[in-house]
Amino acid sequence: MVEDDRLDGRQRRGRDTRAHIISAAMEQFCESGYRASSLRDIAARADITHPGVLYHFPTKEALLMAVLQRRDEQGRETRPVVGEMGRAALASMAAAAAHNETQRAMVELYAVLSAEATGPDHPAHAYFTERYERLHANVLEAYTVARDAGDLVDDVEPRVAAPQLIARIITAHLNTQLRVPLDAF
Amino acid sequence: MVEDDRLDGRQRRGRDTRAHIISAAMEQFCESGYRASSLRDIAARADITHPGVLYHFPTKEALLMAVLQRRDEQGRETRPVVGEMGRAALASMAAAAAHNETQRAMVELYAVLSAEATGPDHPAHAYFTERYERLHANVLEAYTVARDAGDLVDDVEPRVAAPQLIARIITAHLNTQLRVPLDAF
DNA sequence: GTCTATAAAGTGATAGAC
DNA sequence: GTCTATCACTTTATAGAC
Repeated sequence: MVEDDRLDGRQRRGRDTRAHIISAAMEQFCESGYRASSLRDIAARADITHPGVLYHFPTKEALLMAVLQRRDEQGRETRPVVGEMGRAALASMAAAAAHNETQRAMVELYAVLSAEATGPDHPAHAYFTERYERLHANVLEAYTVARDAGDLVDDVEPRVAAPQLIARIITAHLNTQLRVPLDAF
Repeated sequence: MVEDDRLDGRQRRGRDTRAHIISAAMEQFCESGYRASSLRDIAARADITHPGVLYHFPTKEALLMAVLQRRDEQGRETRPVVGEMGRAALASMAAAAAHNETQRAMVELYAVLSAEATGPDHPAHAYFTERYERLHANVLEAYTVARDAGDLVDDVEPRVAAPQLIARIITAHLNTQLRVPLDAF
């Protein structure tokens, strides 16, 4: 639940209701996905009414984007620095993956949302498509540089290895953290 | 799209509207998940109205179950036979995984639904939970029998290897088949 | 900045004609 | 077996009071 830091009963929180709404939305999207989460559900979690939410975020979609954006900001410090090369870039991706392990709620949210965003009409579709393409490009480049520097075992082909690395990290984390593991059978 | 086998314009299909509705629902659930798919969307795909759908399936939930059930029937022949042991059981799981590759739509549906069904109140939650538990138990037993028969490399621990195998198969397929790969970053 | 009240549209489901 | 019409409910979003 969203921790409750209002000073007393009447004057709710002097500052950042906004941050509380984002936390509440994160939890709700996590549990039910984006479409199945109503503004009323989210508002209730943040202890306000739904027009209260819409004062801070013009639309439900804007709220979703704010949630994704917060996650981007939180993850920034552990993300590989642009310009980092080969072996070093691969190493810092491993560090980022380890960091994700401590963020169960966010990983869950991403799992639910990225599956839901499979449809091209979903508000987060572009977000996830771009994100994956960028990630893939980065990993691919890191592998390529690492190979050219002689850091890779001989028969590792960057174009094959990149999606494999991404897939491995995704699985390892999702299936230890989801309440119901993703199931392809 | 659902193939269109009505004889001509007026008398729609002599038989199985039911099967067509299931196909249409499968496509729709695939694209948008369960909750975001309306009976009207599904009905339009099957070229009827939404009360027409509800004549064949009493509720939307019953329709979901019919979709999942069809998938169970289709997959039955490639599923490991009960009583198959160790190495043989592991081998037939590999065969089942290969078969899944030819069923892009179903795999996509499962990916979307199982993520959505993470919440305990989702109609398919129990379905996926039970399914995963049964799958895990089977794989675990197969590994255990294989080890006792001396078929495994020494330090392979069944209790560790089973979820790893499941995870690997899931990832490999999901991320080559989904329009937007699952993303944990 | 948050509320009550409400609008406009969509939802699953039912009743009854044909 | 499929339709039209409709019900009761929920949704996102807006208007206006405080």
